[in-house]
Amino acid sequence: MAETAAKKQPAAPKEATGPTGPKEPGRRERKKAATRKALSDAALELFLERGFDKVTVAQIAERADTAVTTLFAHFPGGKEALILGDGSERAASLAAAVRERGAGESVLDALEEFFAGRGIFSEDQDHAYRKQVEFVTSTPKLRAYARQLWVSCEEPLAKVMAEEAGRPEGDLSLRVLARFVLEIPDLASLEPHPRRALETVFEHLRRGWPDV
Amino acid sequence: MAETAAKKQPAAPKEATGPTGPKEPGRRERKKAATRKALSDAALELFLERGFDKVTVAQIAERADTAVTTLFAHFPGGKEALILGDGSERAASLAAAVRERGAGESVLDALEEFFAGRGIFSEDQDHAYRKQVEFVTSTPKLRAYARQLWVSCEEPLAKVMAEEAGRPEGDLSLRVLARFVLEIPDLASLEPHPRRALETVFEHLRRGWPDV
DNA sequence: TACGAAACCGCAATCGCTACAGTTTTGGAT
DNA sequence: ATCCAAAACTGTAGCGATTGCGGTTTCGTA
Repeated sequence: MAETAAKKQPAAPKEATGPTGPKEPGRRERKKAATRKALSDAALELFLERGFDKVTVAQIAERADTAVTTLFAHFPGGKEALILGDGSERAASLAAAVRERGAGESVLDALEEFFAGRGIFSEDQDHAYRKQVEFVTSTPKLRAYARQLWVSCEEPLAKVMAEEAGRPEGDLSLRVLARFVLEIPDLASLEPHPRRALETVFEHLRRGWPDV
Repeated sequence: MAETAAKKQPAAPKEATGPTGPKEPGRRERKKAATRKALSDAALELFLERGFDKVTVAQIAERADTAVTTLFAHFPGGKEALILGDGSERAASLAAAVRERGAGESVLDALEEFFAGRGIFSEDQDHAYRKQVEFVTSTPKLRAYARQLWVSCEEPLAKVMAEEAGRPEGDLSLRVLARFVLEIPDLASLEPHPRRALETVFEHLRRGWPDV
């Protein structure tokens, strides 16, 4: 489970690190991952069948053959988290994209590039995934949750940008920029051509923050 | 009850339009308004006493001496609507501020001015009101709801801006600008000096959208 | 004054979510 | 091989928001 990312492993099972490589989850972790997957799979199926609001957590747990309490143990974020996860890696990958950008590349260029390779913006993608994305954007509660996942990266993103731009950590102007950038996925998800929207927004942002 | 604003009055009671002026609500409307006020007053009191999450709708209805169902009849928006209303006039006043701006004034100037005179941004205000605003911004659920009220003005605002700027109604660039503008209250509510934040953001927006 | 609509009321039910207490499984220590 | 503590899972109970429903009261008006 790639949850909070920064939590101390409980004496990480030392399983005989044999020829299989240095990372073999061990039965316990494997089973846990299996139930987790069973839950989110069941959720996705049911949601696509009947629509988000027409499915109860009880039904999801039912189909996944688990108790409702188990569902919430795995997804404290509730129904929407079953599909969208908890976004625990977003902030990190976002920060990485900025920090490890190509030499001479601006921070905004790096961010545009980062988004361009993701979800709605990426051109090619397999059918099932596209359908899922479309489902999310057409379900208000899910869109709202997805947006929140992005916006919760505001602080981290603002911080990296401040570092990279050599400005004080709490810099207001950069916090605003971070927010605007993170608003893009939600903003663009409504557009018929998200990719174009992405480009348009970044054009304006570059003009507005010429030195970032 | 200044609700949806654009709803046909049910054969508006024709009460003897005497010397009292052309608009006397009539007993029924008066009572309705009274219960509504009783409800939101009760809610505000209880919220400030115990905190938003520590108050149940039952308790609010109780203190207002109404049934719970009545509460929901008046505030379909739920608990948060008890304090923040349903924002039914926001879009209109926003549009008006843009449309009726001073001659030679830019759309963005008008918007900055509009916000400058409101809630968090306005310097002077009576104590109780300030306390309420602070309460809202410090309660996540209320902040989220308040933000949503602003963002739901996106379409209308984008539309007026398009008209004023002589651009096609669906103009992407302006829709983005509308969103960013409407994000400001939420963004600034976190800042120690919201007014400064307001100015800073508009500086960037003017640079980013030079011809608006 | 009588009628119909509007506002209110109380009740039952659904649904998301949490708390609890008990059971099973697993990994590692002895 | 054996044992123990933590982790994962389970069912039950319960809280609180929200909705639907049928019935009652209160108004405004014809």
